[in-house]
Amino acid sequence: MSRRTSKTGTVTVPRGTGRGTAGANLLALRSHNTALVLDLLRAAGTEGISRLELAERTGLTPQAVSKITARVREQGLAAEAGRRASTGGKPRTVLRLVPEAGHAVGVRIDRDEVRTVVVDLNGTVVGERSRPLDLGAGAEDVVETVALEVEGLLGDVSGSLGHGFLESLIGVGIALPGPLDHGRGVLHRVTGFPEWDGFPLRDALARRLGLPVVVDKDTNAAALGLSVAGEGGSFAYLHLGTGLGAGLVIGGHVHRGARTGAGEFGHQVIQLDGPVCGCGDRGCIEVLCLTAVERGELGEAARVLGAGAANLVGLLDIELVLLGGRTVAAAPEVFVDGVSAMVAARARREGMPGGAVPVRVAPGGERGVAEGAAQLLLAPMFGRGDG
Amino acid sequence: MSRRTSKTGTVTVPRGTGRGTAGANLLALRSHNTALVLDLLRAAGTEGISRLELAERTGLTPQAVSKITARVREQGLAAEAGRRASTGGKPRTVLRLVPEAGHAVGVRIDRDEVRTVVVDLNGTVVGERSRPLDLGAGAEDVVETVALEVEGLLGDVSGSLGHGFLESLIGVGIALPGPLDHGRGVLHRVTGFPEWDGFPLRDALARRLGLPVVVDKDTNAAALGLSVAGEGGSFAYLHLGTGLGAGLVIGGHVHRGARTGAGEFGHQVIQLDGPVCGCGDRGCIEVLCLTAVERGELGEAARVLGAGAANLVGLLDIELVLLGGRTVAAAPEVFVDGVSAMVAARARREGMPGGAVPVRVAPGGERGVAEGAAQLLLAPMFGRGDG
DNA sequence: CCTACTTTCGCAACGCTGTTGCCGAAGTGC
DNA sequence: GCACTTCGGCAACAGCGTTGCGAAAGTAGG
Repeated sequence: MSRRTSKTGTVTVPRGTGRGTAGANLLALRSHNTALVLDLLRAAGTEGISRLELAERTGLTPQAVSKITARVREQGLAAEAGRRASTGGKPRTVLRLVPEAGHAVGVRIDRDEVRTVVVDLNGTVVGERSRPLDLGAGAEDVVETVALEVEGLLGDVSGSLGHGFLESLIGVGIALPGPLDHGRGVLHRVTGFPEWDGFPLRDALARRLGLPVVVDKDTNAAALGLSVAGEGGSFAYLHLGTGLGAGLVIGGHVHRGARTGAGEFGHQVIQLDGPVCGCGDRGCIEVLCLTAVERGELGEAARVLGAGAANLVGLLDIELVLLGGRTVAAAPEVFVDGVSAMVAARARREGMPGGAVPVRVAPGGERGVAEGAAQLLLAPMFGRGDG
Repeated sequence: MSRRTSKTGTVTVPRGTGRGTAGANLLALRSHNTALVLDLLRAAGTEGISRLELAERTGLTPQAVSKITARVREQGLAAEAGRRASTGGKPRTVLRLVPEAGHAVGVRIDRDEVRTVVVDLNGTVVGERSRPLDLGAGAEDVVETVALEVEGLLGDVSGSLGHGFLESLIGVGIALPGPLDHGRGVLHRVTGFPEWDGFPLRDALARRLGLPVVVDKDTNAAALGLSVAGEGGSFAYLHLGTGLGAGLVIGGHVHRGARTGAGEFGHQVIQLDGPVCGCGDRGCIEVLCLTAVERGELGEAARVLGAGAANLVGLLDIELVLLGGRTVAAAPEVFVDGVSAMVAARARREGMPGGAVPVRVAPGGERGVAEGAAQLLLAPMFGRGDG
């Protein structure tokens, strides 16, 4: 019973040298449509979805969907699961993702802690652990600590799941703060720890673990996790914790920009010649917001955050703003109301049809970043990779 | 000699109902690859490009490129044009776009003027005219005026080109300021002229002219024109004239957002509780920048503009900032230097590898918007449409 | 229970895509 | 003049989604 045969998840798209979008061949076509179907299967969750519904949603013919689902079932990624009620004829057969067919590890590296999760294809957490971490201990020590943590968790989960769990492993996703190169998996720097400058984290961990590794900013991972969890097509995730950053999802894809630098929300200047920020500039949202929090003026902090959010909504015309991070979690209503008010005021002034963009607290909480990191590995399989 | 046979340019992609990305069939595959090849042919301009180069750039096999180019040549869209120097074997045959195979009309409607151009597939302007316009004359009068202007220009060009020019016409692109719905071609409102609220400009003009019509914001049209002209993959076009707006190009595609609202740059707040803007908010870039211009403090205007540009660069991690509009044209060095300084300062503080994002004056000048409007019709043919 | 009807879904043939193997065409270099 | 290199078309091919059709599996009515 071969599950997850070779080509699924690793789209073999021909890549042109340098710039210029890539041409598509039949393999790419198949990968694309298969990923689409898998994505809909995942979104359907335990409820499942029928072939004809898949056909309607994708625009493919029912026959094409049948062929695709047959292949996917043969690979063990999906299975039939009951039937719908009849509407006067043969009832539709419900298909469901087989979550155990694939697993990914997600790691969140923070300044003082590392949290590791294992999720299945549905994104359900099947294993979790965490421990303190000292980023200042040096790159090699941290890599070793993280590797041991991952291996420990894999051992635990393997013990409880057994039966080819290790073979179902797709890889490890790492989320951490600070600027980095997502494409090459290299950290630019970690604030306060110059020894990390330019460290090739992805390759170091991949070599040590013998697994594919993907590295991304924590806000991007969180945004990806929220996107997978079903949070619409275009939204911004604003994270307010020790710092202030954003993850942007545009059209179902995480927008990282050419150098993984997108989402630099905290140092958006909204107060020209304002108070000096840690970055050296003046009037950044981060310094205004965080000093207001320190002074206990949460309403003012929310107002400042809301001004930045309104700027962002106007620039990108996104459909939703999600708030997260420890500071928000401490007083969710204050921030949601404050940001909402600013965004709504802008919408009212501009008279956009459809009204103001909704503002909510991001579900998932602190574990969301690690889960999103795991999704970095699952994303290509469901057509959410990069492009 | 049938040029531009049915399916080219009108990609018949199956569309799923509602959300959910669309599945792709063989027709979509062919359209995609054909568009890719046509885009490269266009980019190659009069210099041309060989089949093997096309294969390298697209990642397709040489044989696939041969088939595609054969089809394209049969349709009259491309032709052979000389050969390269030999490198020890048979020299490569150079292919070139046949610009006369397709034409599009571009119209820029401004508060006091309408400017109309006709461009060929290369984007070369083959006809142009303009006349004063009073937006307050009412929607129907303006539609009639624009229609007459288009028909007049088509008559002129048809006289000079003759030979199936009218058959080569693809459609008419309209660029105008103010919020609108690009997808449905409906204006939301035109500042100062309430009678335009909700006017279905696209359908009205399409019915009147009997040609396909596409409507977009002027800044988006300008950005599209710049993108086609070869200005990189991700950039922002900032237009400073009677107002202040932006057009965003991300990954070679104009980013309009869900409601064509993206690029609302002018009402980005960068001075909390600052001076009141016409929009009702306080401290918008537009009011700060334009009042500085009025006071003759161009350096300050450039600094304000630069602060907003730096915010934008940080949020989206774009690769280039282009400046345009009458105010910029009046003192280009001041604005380029001022904005450059702000963007560079931000880049230095963040220590992004690759250095600061370049800032330049957008080429093309005032005619660029109308040319970009024409590109709205050509874009789908070259794979630059929406998605 | 049987028949008629509706609806789902797979089999088989098909058209079309890009791919592969091969060979002629068109140059260079000795 | 010959060997070699490189380009690019012809033909056969595998694989994609599509179409036509029929079996399977229900409901509705007698």
